[in-house]
Amino acid sequence: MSEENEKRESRNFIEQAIEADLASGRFKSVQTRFPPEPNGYLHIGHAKSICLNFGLAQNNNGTCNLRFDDTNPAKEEVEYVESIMEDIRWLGFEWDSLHFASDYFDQLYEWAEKLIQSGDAYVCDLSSDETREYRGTLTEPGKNSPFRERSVQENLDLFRRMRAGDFEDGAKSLRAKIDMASPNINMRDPVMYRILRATHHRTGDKWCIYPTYDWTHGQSDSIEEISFSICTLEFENHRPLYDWFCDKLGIHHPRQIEFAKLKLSTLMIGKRYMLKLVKEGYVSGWDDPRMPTLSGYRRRGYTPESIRKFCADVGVAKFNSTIDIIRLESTVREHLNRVAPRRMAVLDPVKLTLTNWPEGHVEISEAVNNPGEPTAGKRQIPMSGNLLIEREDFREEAPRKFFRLKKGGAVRLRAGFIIDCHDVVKDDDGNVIEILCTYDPETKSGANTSERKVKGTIHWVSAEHAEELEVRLYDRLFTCENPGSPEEGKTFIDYLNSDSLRVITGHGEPCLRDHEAGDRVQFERLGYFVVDKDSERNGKRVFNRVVTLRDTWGKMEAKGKAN
RNA sequence: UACCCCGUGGUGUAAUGGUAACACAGCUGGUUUUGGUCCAGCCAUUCAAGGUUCGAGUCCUUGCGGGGUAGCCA
Repeated sequence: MSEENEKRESRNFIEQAIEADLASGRFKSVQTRFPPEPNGYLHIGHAKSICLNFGLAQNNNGTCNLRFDDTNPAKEEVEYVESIMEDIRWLGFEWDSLHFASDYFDQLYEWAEKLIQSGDAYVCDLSSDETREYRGTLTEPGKNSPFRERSVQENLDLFRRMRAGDFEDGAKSLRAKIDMASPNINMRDPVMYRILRATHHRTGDKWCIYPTYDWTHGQSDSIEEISFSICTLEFENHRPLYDWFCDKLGIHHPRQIEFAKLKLSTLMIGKRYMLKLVKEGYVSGWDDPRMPTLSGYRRRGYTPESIRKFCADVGVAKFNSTIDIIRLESTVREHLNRVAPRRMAVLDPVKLTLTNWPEGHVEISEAVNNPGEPTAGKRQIPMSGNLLIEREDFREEAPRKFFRLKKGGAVRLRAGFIIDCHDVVKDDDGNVIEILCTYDPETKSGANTSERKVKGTIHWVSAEHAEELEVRLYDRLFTCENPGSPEEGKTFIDYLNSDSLRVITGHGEPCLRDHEAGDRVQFERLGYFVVDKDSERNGKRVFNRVVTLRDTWGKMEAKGKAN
């Protein structure tokens, strides 16, 4: 009983509408669909729609179809169909049935003739420019097409000839006869069919007329017996037309409900923008780890769980909001913190020598894979007297709150010993090239033979055991919050972050060798990383940085609070 | 200057006429062999004005602000 109550708490407006329609008997069950046009790769915005549609079906014991809205052959390709299916599955969803709007072309054609018969549609000879002029403006009514009063017989004949290929592209169109004075422009005799000689990725050259979105979408929903047709806000003004077609045809009438699409700070999601980035080589492809595509996030190392969690967290509403990208990043961190095994890797190395280490001795340390997750087990790490540590973990002169290694100071080596720094070696330019320390044998990690405590712990790697890694440090693609609203005279390209990818050679603990493409780990104190599919191409394991760890120290320093 | 939609902390979402909740961010402090994690605390009277009501973030009116719509794109 308490569980049921918990499930009740807080539903979004769509869930409320569904509940009401189920209760009133308007619909008996919940059937939804995810209807992408196969003209590009899926992005994070689609993830919201996918989670919504599939989620609604799951939570109500309903079904959710995948339907490709492939009514414009000029823009669509099979490559996209395949990637879309792959991405949906990766996100963790499986459709109940797969459809293509193009499967309904025959039915749609039949229904079009029906509307012609009933006097609700006519063939119009106006060009697209003329059609626009006749349509009127936002504030002025349109005027009737001179072809509006053609007889049913003539319309039927003309429409059949349109289909047969008797006319040039764009020479004629089929229009619904509604109201040229309607305050809703979508109702001013919208086009249902255009003549377009283009090879369709599924129907080939069978058709030279193609139905428009408005004449296709609702009817496709109807054929599939969709109950709730969820779409984004810009289709709000199309709903009266959606309803009009269903009513005129007298067919199953789904309910269209609109929600605000996802907008994230610092991101450009929008096919034409992403296409430009890909086509002009600003990124390596649709799956570049900096891209907001699902394939990009997959390669970046984001988990499907965290993307789903994120979509659930941001909620569904009709308000056009912008979500701070930090929320997506922190959702990924939260998940990876729980599941990613810890490893040590040094990305910007400096030599550290233990001057009292027994010559040639190798000590095996045990380290836990995840301190928050005891079941994650342990691993072994070889240690020697020749180490590599992070350059930024050492300073000759350091502010008071610098808890790392300084000359004359001590620090703990993670899963190793406490060391004391007594000297440094510099090159001719005064750069530190080697740090000389002694280790305290009584302080081995876990051995507890000493009461000694130090403030700081740093990561390290044994120089002679280290695995060389190619590490790709990814950062935001754009430097501003909203690259979609550039200043005067600029475009979003001007906001590209020149430092969004840095490739370096890192040195990792030996077991990093055993990880396979797709494996995610935490490099302690640095961030989460995923093994890229490029690994082994040049003999090195390639690690992509998924996201950094929270960096409180970095913030303190930036704010001048280190002293 | 048409029609439609929307206005709750820094950012989002919730509160279904009964006295603003949750998350993220931020700030304090504590724990910690990751400056991670974790824990504790702090951080809004709901765009404005009227109205209905015992009672309004929720309902009504007006105003203001934001978004969408004039493809033979979806």
